[in-house]
Amino acid sequence: MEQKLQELMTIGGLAKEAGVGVETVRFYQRKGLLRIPDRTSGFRKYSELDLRQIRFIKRIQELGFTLKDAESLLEITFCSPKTRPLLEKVCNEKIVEIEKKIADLNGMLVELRQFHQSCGCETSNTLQCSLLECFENDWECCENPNRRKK
Amino acid sequence: MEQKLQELMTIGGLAKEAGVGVETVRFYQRKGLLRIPDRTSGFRKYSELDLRQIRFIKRIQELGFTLKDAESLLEITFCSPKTRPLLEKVCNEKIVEIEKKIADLNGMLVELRQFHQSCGCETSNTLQCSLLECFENDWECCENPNRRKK
DNA sequence: CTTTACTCTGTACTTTGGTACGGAGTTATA
DNA sequence: TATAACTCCGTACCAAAGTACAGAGTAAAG
Repeated sequence: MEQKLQELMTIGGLAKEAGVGVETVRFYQRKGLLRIPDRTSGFRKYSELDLRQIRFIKRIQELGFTLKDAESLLEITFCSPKTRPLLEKVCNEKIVEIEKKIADLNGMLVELRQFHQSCGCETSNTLQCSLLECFENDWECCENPNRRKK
Repeated sequence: MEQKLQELMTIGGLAKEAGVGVETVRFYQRKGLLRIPDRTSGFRKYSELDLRQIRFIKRIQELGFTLKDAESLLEITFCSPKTRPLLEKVCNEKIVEIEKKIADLNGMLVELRQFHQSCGCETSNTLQCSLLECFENDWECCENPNRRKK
């Protein structure tokens, strides 16, 4: 009943709505990231669901994951009691992965901020040092002018 | 003086220490990510510094940045008063970029955890839902069995 | 002093995530 | 009913970040 009201898009409309190229949609289809669409006289017809799916994929990509990852996340489709173990596994793996990435980025952020404080701002008066060196010297390269030069 | 004591490595030694392939080292050199090394009778000779630089590049990559990013970070090499404005700019850009990435990942994490809670664990008794759907329904797809099905 | 292990250069190939193109058919607008 | 704008398919191409030769020279160990 709602199905009837839903107007279907051509590949061009879908691509435009999703902010991707037509070729990208076909590419995703080839890769199995989009279901094989119905056709009216040869032309692919897409629904809202396909649009949402592309947006989801794009979101996943923005977060630094691959299309393969997107695929595995999209596979989390039926969380029936039967599929729950697999679901839980994939979910947990992703969570751990993301947590690790965040922790790493936070570390990097601390380092960059410290570098910025000690070397990259107007108030510092160091002559020469490098991010690489500071990074390896607990950021003392600039504050301590007596450290050995290599 | 310390230079003399420092034993230099061949490309193979360097690659092994850094955990990359020999070809990768040459590739980095071509890309300008490693300085052009001295040679003894045609063979490249590398120092500790090159090793540290490769490790730094690998670290940057692990955090989801490109070789181009690594290059720009490595360019933060002389923070003299002269280069400080550029340095500050690059630094700030990286910081903002990393902060954004972390925020995005945190958002995704929240969503995944919620999904896990409501659908992916043993205690839930839902029949069918998808990460995609839950994601778009403020994670109410499972807790609220009365919501409309599409 | 030979043999094995390394290094050299240059080119070509790989994977991921798309883009672009050529030549055809279809559909919508003037 | 033309004509533009869209779609079809297959194939080829692109950038990034390597990886893998081939055919040559060098170094080091037995």
